[in-house]
Amino acid sequence: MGRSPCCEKAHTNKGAWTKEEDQKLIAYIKVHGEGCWRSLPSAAGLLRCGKSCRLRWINYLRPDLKRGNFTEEEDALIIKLHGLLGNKWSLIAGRLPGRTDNEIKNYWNTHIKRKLLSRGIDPQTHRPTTGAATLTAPQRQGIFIPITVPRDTAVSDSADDGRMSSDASHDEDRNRCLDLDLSMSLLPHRSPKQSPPSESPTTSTAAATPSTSSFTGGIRLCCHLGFQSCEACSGQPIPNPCVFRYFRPLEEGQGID
DNA sequence: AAAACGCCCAACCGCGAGGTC
DNA sequence: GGACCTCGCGGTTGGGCGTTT
Repeated sequence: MGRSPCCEKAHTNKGAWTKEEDQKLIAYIKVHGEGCWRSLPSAAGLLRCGKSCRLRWINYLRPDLKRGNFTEEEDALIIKLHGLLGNKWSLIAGRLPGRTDNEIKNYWNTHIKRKLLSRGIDPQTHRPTTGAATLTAPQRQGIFIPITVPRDTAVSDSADDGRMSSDASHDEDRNRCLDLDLSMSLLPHRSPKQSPPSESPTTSTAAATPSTSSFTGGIRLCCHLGFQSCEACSGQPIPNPCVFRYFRPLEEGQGID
């Protein structure tokens, strides 16, 4: 059928945004909120396509953006999350409040990739570039990589797209450190029919969906991010609410021997 | 001082998913 | 069920800027 262009290219500006354009976009979104990107440019008096406006807002103008250099903790978190999720920059960004997928993607390509390569680690597979193709028994059965990051820069415990709430009730926890342990293990696979409809195939809060249903066979890979405890992969209900699980069913031919 | 080079990052492009008619 | 539309994502590009020669 042929894809329709996202906008009338002949009548739109391209390239760098001017301050005036930024101000128009900010002013419009302040009044009307985000969304309806298709109609936003004309409504806001901008000669841009909606896509361009959305990108500009998300990557540059949003008030909750952090800006500035990445911290060592963010570095480590990005590497761990990339190991789990691959190039799913939006998912990774969802776990880094104030950072955008574009920013993380750029940072990965310009800094972290090089850093990993210099350490002899393949940035795609997260394995040593020389040899070491086979996993040890502990690696096969569960990889446990604890790292510690300040709570403020760590994963969210709510479903608000990964952004931390600044609830005053959490103030006493402000200085508490998060033990961001990532672990992987193999679990019996529950058939899709039995999955709760709300459970995302990528990430979900385990506390919201305790594993009480039966398993019917097969294997699935479970990864979790959480505070201290490591029971997420035991197949038992998880009492700790600050735990994230990433389920990825093994593809055909990926079974264990 | 200026040309060449390399890096960084904002922005663009194409595609897929999901929704609506 | 399929055509069309909108949105969001990941890959890529190119211009600006700092560093090196």
